[in-house]
Order: sequence, then structure tokens, then C-alpha cells
Amino acid sequence: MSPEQPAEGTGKSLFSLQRRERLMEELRAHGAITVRGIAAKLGVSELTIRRDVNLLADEGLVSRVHGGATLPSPLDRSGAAGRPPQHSYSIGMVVPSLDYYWPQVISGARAEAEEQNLRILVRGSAYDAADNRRQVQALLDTQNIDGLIVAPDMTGERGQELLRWLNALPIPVVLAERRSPVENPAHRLEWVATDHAFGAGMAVRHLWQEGHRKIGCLADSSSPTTPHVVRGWRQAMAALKIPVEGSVHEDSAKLDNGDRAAHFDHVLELCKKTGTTALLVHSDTQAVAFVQHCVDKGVQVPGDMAIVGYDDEVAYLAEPAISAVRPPKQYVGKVAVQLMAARLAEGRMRPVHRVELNPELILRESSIGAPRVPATGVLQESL
Amino acid sequence: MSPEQPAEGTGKSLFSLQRRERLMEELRAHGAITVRGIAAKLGVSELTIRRDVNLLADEGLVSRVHGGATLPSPLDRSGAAGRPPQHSYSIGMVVPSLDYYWPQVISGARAEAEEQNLRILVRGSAYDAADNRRQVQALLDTQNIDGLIVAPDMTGERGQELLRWLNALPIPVVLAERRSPVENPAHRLEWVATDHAFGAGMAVRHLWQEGHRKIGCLADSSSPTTPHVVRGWRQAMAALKIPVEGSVHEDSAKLDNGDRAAHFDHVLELCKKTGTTALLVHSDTQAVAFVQHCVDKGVQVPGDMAIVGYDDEVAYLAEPAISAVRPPKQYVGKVAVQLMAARLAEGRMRPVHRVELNPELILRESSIGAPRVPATGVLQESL
DNA sequence: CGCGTTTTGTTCGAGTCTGATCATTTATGA
DNA sequence: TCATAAATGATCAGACTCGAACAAAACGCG
Repeated sequence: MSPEQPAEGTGKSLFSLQRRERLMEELRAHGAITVRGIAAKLGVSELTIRRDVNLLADEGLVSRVHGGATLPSPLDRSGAAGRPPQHSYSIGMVVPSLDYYWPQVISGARAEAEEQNLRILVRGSAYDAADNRRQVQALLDTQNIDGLIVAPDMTGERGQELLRWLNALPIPVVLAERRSPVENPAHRLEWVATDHAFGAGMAVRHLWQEGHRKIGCLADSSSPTTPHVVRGWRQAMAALKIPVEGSVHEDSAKLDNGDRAAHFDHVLELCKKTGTTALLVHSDTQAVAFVQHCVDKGVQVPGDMAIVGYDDEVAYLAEPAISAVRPPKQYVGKVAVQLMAARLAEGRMRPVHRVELNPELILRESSIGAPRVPATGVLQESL
Repeated sequence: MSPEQPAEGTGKSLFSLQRRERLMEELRAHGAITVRGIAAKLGVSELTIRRDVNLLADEGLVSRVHGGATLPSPLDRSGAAGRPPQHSYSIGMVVPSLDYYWPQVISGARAEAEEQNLRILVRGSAYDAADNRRQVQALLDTQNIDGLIVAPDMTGERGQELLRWLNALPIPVVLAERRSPVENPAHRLEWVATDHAFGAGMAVRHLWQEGHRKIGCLADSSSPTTPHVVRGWRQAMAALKIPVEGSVHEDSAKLDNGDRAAHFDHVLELCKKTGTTALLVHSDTQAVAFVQHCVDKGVQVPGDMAIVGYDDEVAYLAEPAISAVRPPKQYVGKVAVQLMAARLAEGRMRPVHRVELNPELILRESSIGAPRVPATGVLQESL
């Protein structure tokens, strides 16, 4: 017989399965193939290719056409054979906390996963890159994960290293409440995050409309969202022409529990000195503690000091109830799963998506009503 | 060998199924097609197109009209299937062009709308706020619109005014390829846009990897996407430590057609003077014209001058074919409709979504291969 | 080493897609 | 209203593709 030298680089003949793999590869690369062309390329007869095509068509992996095959098309109504590809995927999810903030994110993710017929495996982690990686690795090792939703620690060189590692994983990755930095170019990481800066701005504008003209910010830089909140506060202050320099901007990060009361006293002192009548307090829990402290010290809320919290986890528990910015936590989880499901379904033809969500401002007692003690200077030019 | 001589850019002939898909795509993009036009475009006889149209009409996917076909219309009572079209909602869509860029966005939107069982009404407009508003108003007046997808002109005070007006409309609004400005606070406008800055950066980094060390930018500031492209170019240059000051950055906005050749000469002159060996050219069409000009003047592409275009509308037509950044136009339309559908379904409990999509870099001949004439100074430290 | 099974190749008649011609129908303008 | 030009569909022919039947080779196995 004529020693059919496959035009293929390897002079070796392929097994039928490999051949069909190659066929699908060509198909994905070019969108369509001709029986003749592929037969020549793989060094087999056309009939063989036809048989392969028939086989693949029966599985719904290609659409048969006269002279070749194309990617499955909706116009091809031979696909009467229901949907055997009930191939449900498993998604791993690694979050930095299982008590605060994240339960709602997980809940939203779970609901959407059920909708999309996906399985979700959640793992808690610490707020630190090394442990993030450990947890992800554990998921990859023990479970059969098709995709990963993760909220990693991104600070420092370890954080960047972790990001690169995630980016190089063979499965799709979606960040939740984290943004892949723009400087890092080739990132195929997708993400969904709340626009915390917008939320902080909303709070500041609300306080301004209530008549406050000195608005401070009490933050806790140990959280990844803090920088965004502070940035939003700054931007809003600038937009409202309030000088940031003279405003209270304290950070409670490095305090032990023992020092907390002292620190709050210090903050109240500062407020009195600068005439600040309103505070945006990052992290709800801190806001609750601060309001408690104010009440203890006889500082009226909101009369002497208006408070808006951030996160809205426990703000409603305080007395008086605290107004708070509420990130759409459920939706963060939901969108993360949607992104993942779409990515798994559509493959890499789908462009990288990045989604920002706006938070909501929940008004309660702690910020409603004009300040009792008007600040210095101009006032009552409300709106 | 195929007997036919397709007029298609790719010398490949299409299978019937692909042909019908192309037909549906054109249909979704323009709302209607002529048998003659499509036959010419696909390089087949008119009879063949007629047969395709008949076939698609039998499935209810198109409405036959004399001389061509349109999207299925309720007025066409040939619908043997008798499927109640059950248009849950109607969406208005106003885009600034029906010839360039936007047909593909519309096509993606239409395909998704079909999926979601929505009706889409498209109107073309001029690139100017007043006409944008007129077209939107016309849609609101004459049709029963439940939502609006629009790509308005946002420049100047008129643009801001238009945005405020859109924001105040009683129906949900999604911007396509536009971003609501952050300064404007209470915006409930949602949007989906391509990250053009990322695209430009991708192009610059590609040219850098090919060995270019002086990379210019030829822009056309009359387009809304130009600022983003230029910003991306700047950022990438900064990241690669290429001084922007000495680099070519020209703008062809205010030139008449007559001056074009002169301007291109001027640009080439500048490149020679500064040692620039690669250019990112905004708007594909301009890139094609520029490459043509280079060839006419004996400037080798990519040998003397590497080119990357932006938009990838006509880049493949040039000789040599031009590498280009391709925004995910279909997906912009698709995501816009998804956002709208979700908004209509979920109401205002749903948080405001904002989506960014990454473009893709399509490599062709015009940018591949190291520069023949090395730039001044350091070189060949190619990664 | 020989056998059966599986996979691949060849031949050839039937089937399918495409294009050309021409009579008929339809849209458009005077 | 009629006339003209264009679009349409039927029919036929040519080229190509498809699938069945049979033949040959490769592989697994005892």
C-alpha cells in the first residue's frame, strides 16, 4: 500500500480518540472544518473522518454539514436528543471569615448555584495570603474543582505573588470583593466587588444634607475594604469642598481591646476640638461600640454626634439604631457564581468580565436630624 | 477545489450552515437584508440566498419580504408555527452609528434579546447629545418602551445635561460603551463598557515584546473612545519606562480629507525624527489608510513601521493585514441586554451593576517581527 | 503463531448542494 | 390604471459529497 505519510509532524498514526481530539481542536480554532482538509492534515481517509464526524455529531459536539462540520449551531435542528450534558460543575469558594460579612455572600452564592445546578464547596480562611493559598490548595487537592471563587489577601508582595499564582491556575478564578490591580497587565482574573468608595461618598453626602459641615472618618485599616472607604470619604469631602486636613481621620487598627475606650475618648476629644458633628465609622461593629461609648459618656446620638456605620451587619442592634451603608453582599456572591457559570459554559471565547456593584444607604436613627450644636461658620444652606 | 470564488476576505468558502448563521448575524445587526447584498457579501449566487431565506422563514426565524428578509415581524402572518411571541418587555436601543462598530453590538444584543424573549427597537443617532435625546424621546413617544439601552454623547455641558435627563427617566437605563462619571453621585445608571485603556496597553506591551522601544500613538479625538485609548497608551508607556514626552502622539481629529495625506507625511516625518518604529493607531479605518500611505511611500510595514489598529472592523482588509485590538462588541450588546433583563425582572432591589469587559488582541502581519532599524540607544533587551 | 475483533481504506451508486435559464409574479413609478 | 423593471420559483444539469458493502490491515489474545 502507499505508505500514507501523515502530513502530521509525528510520523506516527493516531488513535481514533486522539484523532477526534485533534478534529475538535481544529474545529474550535477555525469554527469549521472540511472533511477533505482534515483528512489530508491527519493523513487518514475521508471516510474515516466522516465516521468521526458522525460520532461527534451524535454526541452533539459538532454540527454536520455537507462537506464537513461546524461548531454546534442553534440553526442545526438535528439536536433533538435532549441534553445529556447535565455535566454539573463544582466550584470552590475560599472566604476570609465565616462569621462576619461573608455568610451573606455565601448565601447569595449558594442560592445562585442551586439555580444554575452547580455545587459549591466553601472553606474559611484567615485574612492572610499564606493561609489563602493553603486553603485553595487543599480544595484543589481533595476535591474535583472546576472553578474557584476567592477573596484573597492582596497586601504586600505575598499578596501579589498569590495573585499571580491564582492567575496561573488551570481553572477559572473569580475574585469576590477584590479587584485585580490594573498595573498587573495580563490578568485573566475576573472579579465582582462592591464600590465602597461610592458607599462612603453616599454616607458623607447624606450627612451633609442633614446639615453637618464637619464630617470625620473613623476607620480600621486592618480590613481590605478600608482604603476604599477612606478614598470615597476623601473624594466626597473634596466634592463638597470640605477641607480634609482639618477633619478627623482616625485609625483604630493597632489598638488592643484594652485601649479601645481610651481611643474613643481621644476621638471624641478631637471631634470637640475641630467642631466635627458627624462620623463615618468603618465596620459596623466598631460603630456599635462607639455609639455605646458615646451614650455612656453622655454624648447624644445623633444630637451631638451623628454616626453612619459601614457594612450593616449589626448596626440595627445598637441603641439608637445606626444608619449604615449596606454592601449588596448577597449579590456579590450571586454575581460571582454567575460569572463562574458563564465562564465554565462559554470557555475562553468569553471576554474577561469585571463587575462593580453599588451599595445602599440604610437610614436609621443615628444620623437623622440636624446637629444640635451648629458647626462654626456658614450653615443651613441645605441641599 | 471549490468551484466558487467567494468575494469574502478570507478565501474560504462557507458551509451552508455557516452561511445561514452569517445571514442571521447580518440580519440581527441591520434589522433587514437584501438578497443581492448578502449574495455579494458571501460570494454566492442570489438563488442560494433565496433558498436560505426560505429555509429560515419556514422555521420562523426571518420574515420574507420582496427583495430580502427582515427580522420576524408580528405583521407577517405566515408563521405556521403559531408560536405566541409573548414579548414580555420592549427595550429601546439608541446607538450613534449603524455602519461602524455598532452593528455588532446590536447583533449581540438582538441575539441575547431573542434568548430572553425581549423585543428590541433600534434607532440610529448622530454623535451628538441633542440628537441622542431626540431619538430617545421619539422612542418613548411612539413605542411602549420598558427599558432603554443607549450610547450617548457625554461631552460638554450638554452631555452632562443629557445624562441627568436619562438618569431621571422613569424606566431603567443601561449605557453601552459609556461610563457614568464618578463625580456625578446619585447615578442609578448602569453600564457595560470595554476597557479600552487595557486594550491599548495590551497593544503597547505586544509591540514592546516584538522589540520596539519607541512606540507612538496616532489618535482621532473625535471619537468617545479615544481618551481611553490614549490613557491606556500613556499608562503602558509609563509602566515600560518609555518617556511619553519624546514620543509621537498625533491627533487627526480636525483634519479634512484633503489634508490627510499631508498629515500622514507629517507623522512619518515625526517618527523618523524621534526614531519611532511602531504606532498604535486609533480607529481601524485610519490604520488602514495609514498603512496604505506607508506602502505608497515605500515605508515597509512592519519592517520600518509596525502598526496596531484599534476596533478591528476592517483591519483584516489591509495589505498587509493589520494587527488590531478587538473590543468584545457582541458581548457589549449581550451584557447590556442581560443587565436590562435582570433589572426589569428584579426591580430596584437589585443593586446597580457596572461591567467592564476586556478586549482581545488579534495578531496579524503588520506588527510581527522585530524592527528592521533598531531604535537609538539600548535595545535587544527583549524580555 | 493463528484467530477473531476492531479499525481503516476503496469503489461506486445515490443523494445533495449549487448555479443557470426562463416563465411568472410582484413592486414601483408615470 | 397600466407599464416597466425587478424579484421569484421551477426545472435541469453539473460537481461534489455521502454511505453501504466489501476488502485489507492492525491489534489483542490465547
